[in-house]
Amino acid sequence: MDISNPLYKNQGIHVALALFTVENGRFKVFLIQRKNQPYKDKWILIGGACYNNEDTETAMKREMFEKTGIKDVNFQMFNIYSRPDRSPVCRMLAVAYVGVIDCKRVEYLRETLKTQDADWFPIDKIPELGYDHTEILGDAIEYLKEKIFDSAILKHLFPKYFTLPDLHGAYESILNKKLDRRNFRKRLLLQNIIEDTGMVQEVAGKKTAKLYKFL
Amino acid sequence: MDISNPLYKNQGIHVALALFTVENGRFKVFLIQRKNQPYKDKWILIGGACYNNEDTETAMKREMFEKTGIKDVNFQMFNIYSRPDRSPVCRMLAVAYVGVIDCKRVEYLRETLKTQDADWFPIDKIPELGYDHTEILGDAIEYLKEKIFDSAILKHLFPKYFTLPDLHGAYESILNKKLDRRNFRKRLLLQNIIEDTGMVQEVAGKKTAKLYKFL
DNA sequence: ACAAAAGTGTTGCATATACACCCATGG
DNA sequence: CCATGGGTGTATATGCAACACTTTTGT
Repeated sequence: MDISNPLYKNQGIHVALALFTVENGRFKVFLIQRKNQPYKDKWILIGGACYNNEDTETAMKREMFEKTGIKDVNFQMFNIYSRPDRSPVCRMLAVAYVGVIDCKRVEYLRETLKTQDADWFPIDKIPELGYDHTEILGDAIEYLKEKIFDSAILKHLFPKYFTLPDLHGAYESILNKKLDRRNFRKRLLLQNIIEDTGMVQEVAGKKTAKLYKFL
Repeated sequence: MDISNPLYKNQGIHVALALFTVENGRFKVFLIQRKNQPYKDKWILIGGACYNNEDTETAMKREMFEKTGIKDVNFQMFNIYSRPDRSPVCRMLAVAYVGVIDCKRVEYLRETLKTQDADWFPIDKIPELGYDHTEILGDAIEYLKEKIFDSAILKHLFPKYFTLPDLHGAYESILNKKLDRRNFRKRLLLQNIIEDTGMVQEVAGKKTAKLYKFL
């Protein structure tokens, strides 16, 4: 392996994270706005270089922490992007992850060294993104919809204990369709994704709701 | 992106292919033996650098053609491997694919510039592999077993037309367990993976068998 | 006639879907 | 007493698993 061979020198490994939340019943994605060229002023997904002492998962966690201050996230790799011209800077492969968190926990910085702004965008109001991130975001949404019933990928969207109506609303927002309440509860309980804690939440003006937790 | 930054310079993008076949009822993988350091004399999976004008799928197809002379393969990406120390040469990410072909079509070269030998190994007689390829091969087998009923990943294991007993035997070899003939046929037909062609194969000493094709 | 290979159908079980009424609370 | 929100059960359909006998052919 001759690293100076022009056929394959100057390659870079990046990670990209499609970070989602549900806020007030709206499904949203976290974007940052670039300060410099290329794609100056364009919005893009969280991401960055994978350092030489990190595997891509570690790099993803570091990026996540740098950009949002959050460490405990469930994210899953769903694809790679390797078109030779996908970055104008150099030949760059991106390993793409999807994750879902509670947006209230993000103390995001509106301006950093490389970004001038950061915000949550409703999924139906996404601006044109830089690089190939529009494609990555689309794939991430597909993947999330596919996996939402197969794993605890929403684990960090809510506090430790949550009510079933809250969770139900989140699923409906992400899948963008109505789900039957009874079947929804049965499915998550039977597949051992959530568990009844025996506790209830009392909210003025409403019937008490049972509290559940993820397993 | 400063490509000379020591944090992330000298990165490489590789592809690895776990190429399987079933021959005489035995599930096998194609391995090549390295001629040079590192891992001199060790057996490894097919693989190599992704060039700067290729995406990883193109690189995979090129490697496949260089090493086996075959172009039409169904392969699927199943994971990436990014541990910083996985190659002693330089920081190297591998994008791993799995594929299945008819071994009779491979006109493999026993010696090339970088390899001194190449052969098919029964899955229960795999030598110790170089790099992290033992791990990659294990993951590839898992993935193949998971996906074998969901896609036409075996499409190139047989000629255009094949009998159901042949296909049945291949599934049993790969999954390493018995499958009920009746349920097997129903499943593949109902899921529109294969189709009855109306033709039959006549073999001396046997009852005629229907010929099927992949959809 | 029998041994070897290929063809075929039914039943039960588990999982997913469709669907409607009761209860608690605050106004 | 009614509107809102939360809780619950049953009946049907669909997908998967278990299971045994008949037909053809060559010896």
